Amino acid sequence: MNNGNDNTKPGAARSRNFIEELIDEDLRAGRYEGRVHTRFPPEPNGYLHIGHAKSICLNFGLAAQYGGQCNLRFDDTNPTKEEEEYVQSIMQDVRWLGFDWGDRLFFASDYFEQLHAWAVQLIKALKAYVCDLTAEQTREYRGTLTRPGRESPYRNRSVQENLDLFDRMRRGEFPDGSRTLRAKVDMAHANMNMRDPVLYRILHATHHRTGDAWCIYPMYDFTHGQSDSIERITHSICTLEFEDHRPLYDWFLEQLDIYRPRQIEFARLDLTYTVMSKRKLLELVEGGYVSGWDDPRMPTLSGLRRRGYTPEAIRNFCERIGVAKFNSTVDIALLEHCIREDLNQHAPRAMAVLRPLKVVIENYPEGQVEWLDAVNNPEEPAAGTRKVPFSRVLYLEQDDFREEPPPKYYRLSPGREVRLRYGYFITCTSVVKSAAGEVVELRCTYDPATRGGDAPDGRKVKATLHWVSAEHALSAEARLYDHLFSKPDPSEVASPGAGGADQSRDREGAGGVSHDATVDAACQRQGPRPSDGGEAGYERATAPGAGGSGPSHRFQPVEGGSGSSQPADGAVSRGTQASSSVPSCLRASEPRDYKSNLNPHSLEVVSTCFVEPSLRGAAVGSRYQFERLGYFCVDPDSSPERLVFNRTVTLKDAWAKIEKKG
RNA sequence: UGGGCUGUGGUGCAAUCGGUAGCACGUCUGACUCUGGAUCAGAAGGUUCUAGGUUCGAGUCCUAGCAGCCCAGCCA
Repeated sequence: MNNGNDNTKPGAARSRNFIEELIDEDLRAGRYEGRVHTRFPPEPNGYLHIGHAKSICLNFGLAAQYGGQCNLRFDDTNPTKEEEEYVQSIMQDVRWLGFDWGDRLFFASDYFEQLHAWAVQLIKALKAYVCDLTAEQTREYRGTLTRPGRESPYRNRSVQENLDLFDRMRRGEFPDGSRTLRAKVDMAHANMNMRDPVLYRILHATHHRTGDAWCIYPMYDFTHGQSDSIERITHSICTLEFEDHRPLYDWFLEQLDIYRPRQIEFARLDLTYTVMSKRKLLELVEGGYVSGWDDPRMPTLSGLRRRGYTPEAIRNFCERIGVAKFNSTVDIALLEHCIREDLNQHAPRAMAVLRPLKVVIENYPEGQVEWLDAVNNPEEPAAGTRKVPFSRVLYLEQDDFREEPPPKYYRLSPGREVRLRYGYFITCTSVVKSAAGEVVELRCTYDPATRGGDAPDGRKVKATLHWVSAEHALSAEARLYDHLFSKPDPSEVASPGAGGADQSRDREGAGGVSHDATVDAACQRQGPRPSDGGEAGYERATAPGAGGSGPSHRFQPVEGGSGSSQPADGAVSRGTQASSSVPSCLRASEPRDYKSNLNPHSLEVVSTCFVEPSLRGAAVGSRYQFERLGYFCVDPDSSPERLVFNRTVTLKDAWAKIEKKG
């Protein structure tokens, strides 16, 4: 099910998306011997993100749905950008998402010899030639979108000469960039891809799998289609930008007279409040705006995993967003809805106080401790109960007390009675303030008759608060995340005149010959072009292993604390304010770009939290609902002595809405 | 003034391939509640890009426009 229609009607067949309709059509027509065989073809040049998850779910999902198979194939044709680390991370992420490629793990590099033979075949058929034009000349000869190109002066070399030259290219006789092997198609073709595209380039680079066996490497266009053909893929599902390449792939397959899969293009995923382009993600990592590829604010699968997202939630999300050919942007609220839905069902509850306010129950016996029963998961009775300690001194959430309660605020305030979850009814009798006049401690009384949370006399309270026993609580750190960007569309830069660098990048192309906008030129110095990459392709990270630990980024967390009441005992620690060094690519040019929309409040570190003692020893990666606060996941930065929690997502907060409206 | 693709409530998708626009998220009400969570009930919100045309009937077909996205890497 991947769209809302009929989703909730049991028994009703859900409508099929356009890809399924095309497949059904093929099946009905008896094509491909009734097989459905797909593949997920990433380039190992970076980490997978949720946009890839859409493609993975689609390809593996379709295969499963039609009783077919799905391969995992790495399109590793560019040794200068690819690394083994990425291969490993990609396999881990696909597995984590819940998919199994069985024994069908392939690499385009395994086909290099075959691809080379096919190149030779084309040369012999006078369909390919060795070209001595430089990169710049090649670009000039190619023409423009509205003007045909000119034929290369090397276009009509003899088969013999081409064979000889191509062979010497392979032997390493020529330096990088000195020659290419190009297809002989049509320099006047309206489709730029058909204007004698490059098939092979000289690259004296070590490949992560083939080592130094080759110094010429096939281009993606000369590799992808044939790889699908070799693997007998029936349906090559890819993203929209490859529609223009389909005629070329078909041309190759036809010239070579080999098996031809059917390519179907769909729109890639875009999400509000984040960026999906690998170039930008890489920039955030390298610029220190985030702690690494797995920073919990990143839309990467490793980031989402660390944040506490479950594979189930992500898969469900991918089903709900549907598949179409229209470039659209999904509201990140849907992703958040999916993870809440999953975690509400499965995450055990616990009590934790993020910003502690000390409370003394004056009529509660000194030294007494009661272990009260608490429900582990109201959505899952089988999860049972646990004991939580209650004592004279507790911590409450600072937000749960207001000396002067506004209308509709029905938590604790002087003279008011509320319930402590699974505990007692308490009434606030007085307030202790610091010299500065801030509330530092509350004095309350409890009603012994309300043990467990029920009043025998039927008395009602408006609020139930979470709490923690001061003596028994474990101290912990919480990292509270918000959207990475403060605007739904991060590329929307309100920079007048010159226009945002980001915009200029997005707009260029139609008529602009200057492909390198100043800012991008500055930003891409280390290599990457300002492109968003292919269906799986993204510029690689120069520093594999950049995935850091902890929020030690230049893009600073906002200070902790609500700014209202002062924590008792200095309870709330402030996020460390590190020096904010400006990334080089920003220094190089003034124009603002998407990075100026980074949300300064995307991370708030609260280092003196208290959690109930049952959480002692919680495993890294385990998820909990901290009652009334949200879902949290134990971060790898945790140590046996001190837990660190990432807030995956907050609970829906009706009060926050009321308060916001004023 | 090259080529390819796409336009349905705020957002993402549907509409049995001509039969009178539906689902989800979001938003707003109300009920219930030992999480202001969850759950339940309900509401608002669409000239289906525009203009013509065919038809008893058009989101679906035809014509002409308009708008958006992609393509000029020896990236994928």
